Amino acid sequence: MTDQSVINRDRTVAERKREKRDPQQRRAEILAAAFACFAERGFAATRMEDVAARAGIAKGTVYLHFPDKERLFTELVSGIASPILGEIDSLVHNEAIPPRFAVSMFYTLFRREVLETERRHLLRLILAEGPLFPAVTEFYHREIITKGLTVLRILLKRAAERGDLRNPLLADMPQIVMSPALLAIIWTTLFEAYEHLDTQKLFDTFLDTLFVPARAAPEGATP
Amino acid sequence: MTDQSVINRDRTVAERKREKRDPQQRRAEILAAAFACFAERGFAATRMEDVAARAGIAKGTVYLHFPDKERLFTELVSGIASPILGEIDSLVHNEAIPPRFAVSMFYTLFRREVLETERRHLLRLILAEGPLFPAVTEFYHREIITKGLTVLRILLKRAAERGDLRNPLLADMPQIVMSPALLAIIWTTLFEAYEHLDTQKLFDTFLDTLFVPARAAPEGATP
DNA sequence: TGTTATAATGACCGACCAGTCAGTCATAAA
DNA sequence: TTTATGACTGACTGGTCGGTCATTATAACA
Repeated sequence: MTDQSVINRDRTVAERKREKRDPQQRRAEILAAAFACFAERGFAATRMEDVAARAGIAKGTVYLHFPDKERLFTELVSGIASPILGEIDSLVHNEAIPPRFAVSMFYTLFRREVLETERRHLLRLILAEGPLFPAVTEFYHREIITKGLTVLRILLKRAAERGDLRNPLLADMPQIVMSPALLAIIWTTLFEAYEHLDTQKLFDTFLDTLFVPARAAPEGATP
Repeated sequence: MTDQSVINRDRTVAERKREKRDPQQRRAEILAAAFACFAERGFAATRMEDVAARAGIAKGTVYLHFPDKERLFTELVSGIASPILGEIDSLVHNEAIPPRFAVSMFYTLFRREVLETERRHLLRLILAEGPLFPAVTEFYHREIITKGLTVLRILLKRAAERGDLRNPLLADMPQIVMSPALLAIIWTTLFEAYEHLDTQKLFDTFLDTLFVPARAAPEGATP
């Protein structure tokens, strides 16, 4: 017993890997783990140890990459939404795309990229925890909502000028186009267990409500 | 100053009252305080001591009326919504009321009784904390959502038969009528600080989108 | 192989808080 | 006036969890 390290030497099977990683990769792993935890239980109920365990590392390691729990959360929610944006406003720049089709694509994109993925939990998270994190809310309003509304406003104006809208005043209320998407998020994350919502049908019905019925020749509105 | 109330009268400023109350009244006071706290900070961030302080009593007293924090919360959110329901389905039983007017009243009621009161925070609370309290979510789906949708379905069917709907298929998707209300809740509790939303205009525009334009004589749909 | 730099660990600390309970006192009954 | 009641109080407990840091393992390099 001359060597003092003996105390630590005879570790059991449960030994941890203590693997070193590329910092970027480690960071991404932590974010992925945090995403799963926060989406599952919310901000308050998620423990840093849960996140660490899920990432397969020790709690202290998390703090090598993020200063505190709040920053972990805010960086997570700020980082996820951005990729979607790009696709959205490519819809508006191509003027050849009929407005109705563009809005329809908007819904399709939303279904495929948000509703039908784990991202939907994240969106609900922002709604849920928003008031406790004004910075996050402000970010989302500025980066997502404002940009989305701008795109929709342009599309709706174009549609109104072509006589495609059943109610031309819609161009002044782009929020209305967003509302079924919001409903779909809430419903699928809250009530789906009790009553199924057919989101495809929801969006289709809504589109038929916003736009005048399709026509063989979209040019001549009045015969 | 001859009566015994003197003992209670000239207490020093910092002194607590230790006032006895009718249990029902005390209970109501606690619920009111809890409402304010939960609405302001959410479930997790609210301390039982905050609730007690707001009600002007000691923490222990809260536990004389509610077994634990969770029950305080669930009894609170379950108890508040019920009163509104009555008014809603009185709208559907009077067949003389034109459907459009009934839906319009639905929105007006929603604005006056929810959006423009503190109740709006409660509704957001349910959206936010829902997943952590399945019992509450289930209750709301059963008591509020289902009943609301049933009423709307009847109204929309009636409207479709009269030819009032721009898209008759709406009768099969009453959720669509609810969606702007949901948007209004989220917006006013989350984004209002950054960008004002004119909810009156929102609902008016939406009504004009759902229903065919008003006519001098609502009877004859076809001239 | 020995040395150094640093990523990783997890025991530990202290703040926080839900829930408890022994004691207090306003009130009402005797 | 005395006694009994129970609503009310708030210090306390037990447990939880965010965040720290001395120690240890690993990689890179000499």
